[in-house]
Amino acid sequence: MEENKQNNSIWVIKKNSIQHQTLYEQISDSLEQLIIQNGNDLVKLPTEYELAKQYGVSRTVIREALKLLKERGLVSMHVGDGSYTVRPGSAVISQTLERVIRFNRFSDNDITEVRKALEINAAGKAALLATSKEIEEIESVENLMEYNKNDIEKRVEYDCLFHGKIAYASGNKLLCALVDSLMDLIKEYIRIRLEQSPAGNELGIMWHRKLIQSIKAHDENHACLYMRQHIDDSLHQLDS
Amino acid sequence: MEENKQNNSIWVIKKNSIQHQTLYEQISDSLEQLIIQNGNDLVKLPTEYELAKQYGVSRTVIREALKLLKERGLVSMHVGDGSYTVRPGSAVISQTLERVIRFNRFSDNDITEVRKALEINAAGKAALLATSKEIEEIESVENLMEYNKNDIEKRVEYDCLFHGKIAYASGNKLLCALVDSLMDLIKEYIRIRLEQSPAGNELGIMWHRKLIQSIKAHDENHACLYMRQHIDDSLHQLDS
DNA sequence: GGAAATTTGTGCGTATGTATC
DNA sequence: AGATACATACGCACAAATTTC
Repeated sequence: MEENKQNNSIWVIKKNSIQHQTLYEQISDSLEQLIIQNGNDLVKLPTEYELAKQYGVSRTVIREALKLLKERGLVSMHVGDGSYTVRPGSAVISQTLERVIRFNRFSDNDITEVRKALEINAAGKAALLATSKEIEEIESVENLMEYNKNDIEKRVEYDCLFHGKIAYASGNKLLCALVDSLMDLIKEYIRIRLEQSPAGNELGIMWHRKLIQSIKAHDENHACLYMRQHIDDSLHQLDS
Repeated sequence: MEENKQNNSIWVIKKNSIQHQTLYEQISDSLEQLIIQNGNDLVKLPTEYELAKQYGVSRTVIREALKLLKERGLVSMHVGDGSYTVRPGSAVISQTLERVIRFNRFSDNDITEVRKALEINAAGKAALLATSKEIEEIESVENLMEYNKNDIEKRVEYDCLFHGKIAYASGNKLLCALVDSLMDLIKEYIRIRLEQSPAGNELGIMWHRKLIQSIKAHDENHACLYMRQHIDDSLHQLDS
């Protein structure tokens, strides 16, 4: 029954050597193409048994292929229910970044530098492009942050959301995804900073307000400047 | 023989609901911890059979766990040989970014904007921090690019390498990883741009030379300025 | 250079959890 | 609420490929 297995195998030229691509790799790539082409979110996939029949392979192969796609953030699997397509968001980026950063021991300083480069850009673009609705949202998040300024958990959550909303208002979706990822990564770091120097609480609020003012005034230069100083502050607080 | 399967299952509280964590997820997390703690690269893992025996589960579960780690860029598997630990580099970041970008249809414009923010920062830092050895490398890559300026494949390759070397000279490893990833993503885009407007070839070389001069002179402001104009150029060439 | 040992790849059956009627 | 159907989770056996002697 397995003498046609050779037919399922393909050989690809890769880096000056012939290399075998396994079945589950072929099928996960094939499924990824279909999922991307479909584009829609939360589409129920055929059952593993069904897919196995369609591709002419065992369910094991299908399972391993689906596992890869799950890890790539493209599908979710549920026992007794089935598998569904998922739109990969910034979560998979931040998970990947976190792993690479952990493994290669990148410093908080490096992360903050990158964050600064991206967020200064985001603030400037937000000042130019933010709609009144987006500005409203930024303000309301800021109000929530100030209201919860003594509850460190909530304070940090709204702080990150504030920066995320500004990135969103920049209109650049990649910028937004990256900022979200980095904020996710340095949440812990922000929490520690606030616990160590409570004065940073009021200072952060001041910069946030100035930022909102310059975005409202569509003042790109000041938005960039305040964002730079705001993030520089957090770096210096750690040093001291 | 399987009545102790319940013992292997654990239940974790997650997002206000009890959720089952599957065996392969537990084991992949466990193995990831071990790999990260070990830290060293290219360590040979025990065989799947061995791991199965150690964890008291079937080889299928071990395989699925290893598949996850492989997809995370932490291990590589070889038939007839074994599995080895791998240090996740910028490749996994660019793959992840590519997927998210494709699926969410981010524009070339957005990507270039982010690239600009990061690379301007990198150029400025490189001007401040580049060692003479790093400057030498940047120059030699630039010479290779100019020498191969009529071979589009090589020209693009060395172009990307040039930008990568500058990011490396910035001393910020995260910045370097992200720039590498983005260069990987827009290689195709650079190639198309060069084919459409050959004049961009000489223009690019000019900016590269100015960049090298300002880095040599440790002139942060001009390095930033030239990088900004260099990348702006490539955007405008597409528009026209 | 070939045969044996080793290791990963694939196929299939059973157990378990979930949704539905 | 309970029983049944169904889909995924897990375990075992064999095939294929690579290394080693």
